[in-house]
Amino acid sequence: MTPKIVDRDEKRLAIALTALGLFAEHGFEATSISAIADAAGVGKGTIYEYFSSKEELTVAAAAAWVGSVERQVRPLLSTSGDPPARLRALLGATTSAFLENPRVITLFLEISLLFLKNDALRERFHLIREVSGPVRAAIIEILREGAESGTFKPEAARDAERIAINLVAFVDGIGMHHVVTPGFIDLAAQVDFHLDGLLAGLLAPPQAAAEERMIP
Amino acid sequence: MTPKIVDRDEKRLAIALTALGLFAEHGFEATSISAIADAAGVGKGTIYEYFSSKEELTVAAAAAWVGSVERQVRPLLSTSGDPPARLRALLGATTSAFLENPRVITLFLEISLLFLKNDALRERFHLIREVSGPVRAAIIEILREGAESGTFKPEAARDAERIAINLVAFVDGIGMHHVVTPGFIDLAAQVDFHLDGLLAGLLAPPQAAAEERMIP
Amino acid sequence: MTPKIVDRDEKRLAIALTALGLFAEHGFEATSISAIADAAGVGKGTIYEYFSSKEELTVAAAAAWVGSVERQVRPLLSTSGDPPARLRALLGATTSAFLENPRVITLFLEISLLFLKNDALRERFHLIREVSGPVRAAIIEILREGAESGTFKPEAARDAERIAINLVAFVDGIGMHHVVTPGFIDLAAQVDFHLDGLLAGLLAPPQAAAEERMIP
Amino acid sequence: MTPKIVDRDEKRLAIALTALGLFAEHGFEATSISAIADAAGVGKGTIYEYFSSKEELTVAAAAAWVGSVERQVRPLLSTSGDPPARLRALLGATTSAFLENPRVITLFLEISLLFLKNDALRERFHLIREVSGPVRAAIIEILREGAESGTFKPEAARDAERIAINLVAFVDGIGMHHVVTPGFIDLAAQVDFHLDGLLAGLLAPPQAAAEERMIP
DNA sequence: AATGAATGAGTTTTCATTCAT
DNA sequence: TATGAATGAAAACTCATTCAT
Repeated sequence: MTPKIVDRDEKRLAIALTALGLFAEHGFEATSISAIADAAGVGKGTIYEYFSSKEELTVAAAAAWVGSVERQVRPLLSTSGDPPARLRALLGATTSAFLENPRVITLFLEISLLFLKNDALRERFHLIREVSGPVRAAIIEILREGAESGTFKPEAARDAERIAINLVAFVDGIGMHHVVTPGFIDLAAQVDFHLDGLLAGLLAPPQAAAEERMIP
Repeated sequence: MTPKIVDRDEKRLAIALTALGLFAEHGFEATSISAIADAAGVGKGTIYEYFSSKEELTVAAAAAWVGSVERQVRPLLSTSGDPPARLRALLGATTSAFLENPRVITLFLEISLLFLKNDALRERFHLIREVSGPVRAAIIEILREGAESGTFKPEAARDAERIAINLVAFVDGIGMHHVVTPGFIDLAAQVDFHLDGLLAGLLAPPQAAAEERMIP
Repeated sequence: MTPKIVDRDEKRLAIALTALGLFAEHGFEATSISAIADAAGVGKGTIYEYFSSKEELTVAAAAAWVGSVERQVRPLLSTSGDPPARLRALLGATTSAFLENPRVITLFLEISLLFLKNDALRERFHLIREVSGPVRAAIIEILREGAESGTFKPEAARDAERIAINLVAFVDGIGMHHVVTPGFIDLAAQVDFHLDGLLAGLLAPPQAAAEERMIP
Repeated sequence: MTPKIVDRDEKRLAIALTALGLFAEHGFEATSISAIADAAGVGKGTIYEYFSSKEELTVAAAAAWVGSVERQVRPLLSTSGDPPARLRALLGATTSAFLENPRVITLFLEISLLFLKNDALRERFHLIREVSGPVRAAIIEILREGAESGTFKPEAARDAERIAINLVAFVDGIGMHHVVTPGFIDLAAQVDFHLDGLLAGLLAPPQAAAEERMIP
């Protein structure tokens, strides 16, 4: 009367994660359902019990990826310290993620391409925006707090969104170049250098001004 | 006396370029040898007279792409005007290339992924470096000339290479995000904004004026 | 004391009838056990509690069909009126069955083919004979009564069986053509026309009248 | 410069005919492309060089069947003798075709079902009409000539079309019943019996009338 | 040198059937 | 008894590659 009890959601996620790993390693088109089934330790038909098509599975894998990125990023968002340090910590974490696992970039590219080439997918899912979203939000928050506390110029708050978009784009771009031209780019150094320039432009001029306001 | 050889190379290139177009439009895996042969107006078997495999053809197509990018970029390198204007012109051209033909990014991603996933290819070919090389070189040249002429701070020359690497990375990154999240990013505005910040840090302070003010 | 058995048979029949409906709608090969289970409101595994295989279920469905046809035909067999009118009523009913629900023919063809192609099935089941049997029997009865009452020639009784076989064959044939060439055949008119010819040959010459005229 | 020379049309037809045989034997759905390829002595892929899909192949096979039926029927259309004899010859030939190769009916049913269930096919092809067409046309011609020569009543010409439609339907119907209920129906006898009745109704009354007209 | 006919390995997907619960 | 999760065989179809001409 009670059939085999299985946590379908859990299994679905497990298969999606298995698929995600293979996708990252070999690419979407190069990863067959057979290979996924083997890697997941289930029969080919079982995949179709949980996903109606390879595309469906792909979407689920991408979603799982977004989720895992979010989970990784979340602790970084509430770093303590002064705003510049928090900014460095945030980007430093992203950078070391790239350094430790270059597949992240491959996967990002794969998924981007997949969504680029498939209009239907793109509408279902604003993937890239979702992945970058939390990081961008954290950057914006840091900028605003920095401006409020007087560490950053007021422009840091005003332009927070544009700065954040560009910063995330830069990190992805340099990460991509790093992965694609192995050995050519000193990723950490380049990111640091970029941040130096950015912070130089953002930091409020020597406290003189602040003190002056305080003195009278 | 060896007209056949010229013929062969020409035809090889023609086929590679045809393939490149189809790759850009449909992606690598989605482009069949049949389709390439049809588009190139030759027989399927003929492809194999010129390329030993699809991979060989793919490499040739990628090489052709690098060549065509170089050819497109070259006229931009010798822009005239003051250094900041030349920098804006150079990046502006790249930006509008992205805006006018988003497939450039797709192709870039496709080829990057291809090389990322295939170690043998990566060693044969330092693709990204080659593609970005000319732009990077031009940026470096502008920075050095700007420093020399006093428009830019001396650091512009000293850090020219790092600045160039980061700038190219940023442009590719923001271009990628732009293509992948259609409608979300105002590409030209973001690039402009980035340049504003960069130039603010690079421009030499109006020393004359400052000194003058100090003297009295 | 054996209520379970009644229950089982009832459920078996219910599943078979559900299957029959799907078979009629989509064909045998296009109807999956899953679909049948869903439509019947039972689990997939339950089907196999009642039928050892899809073939077994198919046979049961065909049997159910025979039964339902018999049930539909039975009231028509005892029509009242003079024999020609009863004949017209009987065929008219069959004809309108075709007209109202062309799937009847599809189902008939499907089942016929199934049995044609499967020798084992054919031996187990003399399907067509069973389905057509009641109609044929009714026709024979009408013919015999008509001959007895003098409405029909004596040959009507003598040839009753052959006439009935041919008549049923004709109706099925014209029905099949009607369904298969939509819009080409005016089914009712053609059946009427056929009956006109048949009755013309069967009706006894107005002997009474003739004799009466002769007597005086 | 000249590739392998093959008569594509010939090979296409050969494959279609091979397929037709398998379809007749096992049914459409039960016949796989693999089986067809094996039976045709070619590789699986080769089938797709000649037909873009199984459906395409099916249509071609059906067309081939129509063609072969027409070729078989054509010599029968110009039989000599008096109209009743010609009618008997025509139906006799069809009947023996059923008797000699019951698969004809199976094939007819298969193809009918296929077209019945597939709206797209039905529109592409008025199959049944085309198959029956020549026979129907021949019947009509015989009826008209018979009426003209005075062998048949004038009604034979007037109702020629309706008679032909019904006659073909009857033959298909009795053939179907014959095949589906093996051993139950004496096909030839039933067809003869039907023709007896039909001719009894069609034949012009004793030449008296015709002679009378001639005498004056 | 050029071609396209031929092919089979491999892809995604379906589904009757089994079986642990 | 009832269930649905699991499965692998088999289906239609694709395509890089080979090879006879």
